[in-house]
Amino acid sequence: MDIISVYKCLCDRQRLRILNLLQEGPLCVCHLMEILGMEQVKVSKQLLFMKERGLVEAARCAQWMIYRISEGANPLLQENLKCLQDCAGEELCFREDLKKRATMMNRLNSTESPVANLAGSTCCE
Amino acid sequence: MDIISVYKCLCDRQRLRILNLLQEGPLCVCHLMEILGMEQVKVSKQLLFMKERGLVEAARCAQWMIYRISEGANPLLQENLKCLQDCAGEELCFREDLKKRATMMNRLNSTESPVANLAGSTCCE
DNA sequence: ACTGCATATACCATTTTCAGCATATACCTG
DNA sequence: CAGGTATATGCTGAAAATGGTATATGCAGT
Repeated sequence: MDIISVYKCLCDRQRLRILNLLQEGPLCVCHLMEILGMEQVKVSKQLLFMKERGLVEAARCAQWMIYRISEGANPLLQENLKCLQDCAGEELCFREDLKKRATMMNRLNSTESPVANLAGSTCCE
Repeated sequence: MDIISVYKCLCDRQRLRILNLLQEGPLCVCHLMEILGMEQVKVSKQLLFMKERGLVEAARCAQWMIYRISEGANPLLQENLKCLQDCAGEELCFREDLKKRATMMNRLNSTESPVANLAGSTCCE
């Protein structure tokens, strides 16, 4: 995973939002869709783009595909994601996405949905 | 200058090499050409790309155009350039470019070429 | 005004990326 | 195996980026 590939992934708002969310922990495609308000095709394609370049990795869990930041991801990626909240400036979506994520997690945990386990990644490990 | 624009500039090797050099101080197009071994058109086009996005700014000095990292550049840019040497991994060109720059500067200073002043940006300010 | 140097721009072809739509695959449940 | 859910892939067209070549512009010296 070379630097250029990392930056190529970071230079699109959709991908940046996805990475921002995954940095907090693994998520399945449908949860990403819900939080981001994006269509399934778009999410899947962007994830593929990043998987091909080694930034994220996927694990199937029943019908779901759980995506996460790759184990051996270039530290450059982590560094950039870390300061995303501060560097985003006028772009509020990154902050809001994390809020939505938190809200969704609470909801899943309280309803004891089986998907909650996926989101918490206690599954398929 | 939004984050996406910064990353769009960082995601190309040629641009990254140019920024890496400019981070050490302003340079004119012909010096960039010499250090990078790139054709004039390519250098000019990449500089234009970055100027349009606010990462670099230019000042004419006689026949030369002196480029530098923009005053109000997003701190994100500086941060990424700072760790470029470490993060580049196998990509040795970034280190080597800086060496070439240093060598060129010495040469210019010793020959008392008028261009040395440009490189040191004591001109057109 | 003419020449040469430094740099920018225009034009064209190629490639990459991106969006939209349709369809396929994998898994689960009954 | 039939039907539903979750996700991936294929196809097409538009937009953006990239490379190559030629030409234009601005400045300095004669």
